[in-house]
Amino acid sequence: MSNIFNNIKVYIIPIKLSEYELAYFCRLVDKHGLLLSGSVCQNQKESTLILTALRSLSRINRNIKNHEIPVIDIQWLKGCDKANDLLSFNGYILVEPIQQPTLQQSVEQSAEILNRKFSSLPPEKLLFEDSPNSRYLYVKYISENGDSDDEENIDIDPSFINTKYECLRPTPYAPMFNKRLVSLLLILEKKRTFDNEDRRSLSYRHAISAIKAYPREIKSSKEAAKIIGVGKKMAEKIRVFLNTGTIEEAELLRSDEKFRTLSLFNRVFGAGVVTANSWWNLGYRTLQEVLDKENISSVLSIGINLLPDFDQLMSREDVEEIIEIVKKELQDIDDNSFVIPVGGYRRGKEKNGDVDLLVSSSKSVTGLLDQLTKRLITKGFLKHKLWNSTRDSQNRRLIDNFEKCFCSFLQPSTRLHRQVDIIIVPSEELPMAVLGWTGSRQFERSIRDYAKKEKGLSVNNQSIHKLVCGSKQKLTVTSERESFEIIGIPYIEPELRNC
DNA sequence: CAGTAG
DNA sequence: CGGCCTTACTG
DNA sequence: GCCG
Repeated sequence: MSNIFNNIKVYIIPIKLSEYELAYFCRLVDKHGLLLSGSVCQNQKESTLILTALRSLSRINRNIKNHEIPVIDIQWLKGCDKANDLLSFNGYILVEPIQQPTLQQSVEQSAEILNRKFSSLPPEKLLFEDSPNSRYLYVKYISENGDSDDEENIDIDPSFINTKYECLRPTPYAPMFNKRLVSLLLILEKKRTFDNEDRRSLSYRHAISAIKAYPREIKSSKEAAKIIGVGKKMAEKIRVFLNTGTIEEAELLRSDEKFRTLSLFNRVFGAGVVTANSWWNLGYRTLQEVLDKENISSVLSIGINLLPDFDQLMSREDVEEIIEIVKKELQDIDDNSFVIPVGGYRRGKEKNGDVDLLVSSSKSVTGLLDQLTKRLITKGFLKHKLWNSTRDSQNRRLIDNFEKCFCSFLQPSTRLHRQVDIIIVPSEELPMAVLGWTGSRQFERSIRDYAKKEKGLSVNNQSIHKLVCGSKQKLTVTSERESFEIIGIPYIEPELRNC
């Protein structure tokens, strides 16, 4: 059997075809390895192509349910059979697909990202760009007066909450000020991570979080140095930045093939900095090369193959579509259960790389993850389990019903795989799970740091413990807001936890 | 244990 | 100079 | 790399 139609799914409109003709075309489809979908309506949605013998546009349109795929004259199929090759649609297209920026685009981009090579690509864009008319702010105006006050002793903004604990102050996702500086420091932070200098990287993280929350443009390095988290080295970089408009090391990294390749490798689920570095050291420069030449584990292989989809960020509507599906399927299992979206979505992010869902119930949640995932698999939503916890498999943690599953989820409207993290939480642990899974990562780290150092409390995703003479005493928490009170920090809206 | 995940 | 979040799984 |  030839396979010239690999990965194409056709839907044949049965109208105006005799039973004999229909069967004939179905045989052709079968012969060439085309994936045939059966009945009308539902299966058009899963197809990538509609074939018809109809000629009248109005009749065709009445029979199209999926307008995002092309409608092709069924004679094309005969032509392909004769040529024993996949023919172009030229001359056969009856209805052009409506270009929803999903199907066609994602197919092309999928090939692109796996073959992306950075040796000759324009420099990396910055995460936070300035509005063009504020750009002049960054280079000091020296010409007017000779006494360029590089080191002008400006007081720190009095409204800024100057602390080493990020959780004590609100931090927006996108900084209001110092956007370019923040973007450049983020590059340096990442570089330190790739060099396995995670302590230095953490220092950058503290400084970046502080500057993101700083309520005005920084005008001198002395001003910056007063921010807790900005030390000698960081202040010097900021001084250079204020004088030149950039930081050389970061600019070089923006066009550095190794740095950018590591950044790409690191985005694969399951590939951290060590794996990314080892791929580079083995001489790989594209993910396709890794797939072709490296004998990798199945998790990494899935991770690479899913990257083209995971790379397409989700709008809030995309996330909501998935939430509704999970809600609906969950209702049929246990009508006392509910879903709480957390992660970046709860923090108000417009573009999300994954969906984090807490699933809980007023009843027992034992076995809920198993039932839910099985159901989602059966319905064709859940495609791969990337990672999942194995509760009490060794009879180890019977008290803790905390189960989670990181999986790829097929979003119907876009037909893209989305990373969905499902976490089952017993209701008594819900408040701390909401706090812990909302993030950001740095917000959580600082909250735990603060609780331990300043209050003698141990905080995790399940509960708060008071440390009394070496022993631990569990505290009752009834809501997320109450957890802030117990820890003794002001309540911060989820949208302002973007440290 | 190192590596990765949140 | 010590500490830098926390916990679990995989191989 | 920075804080205490």
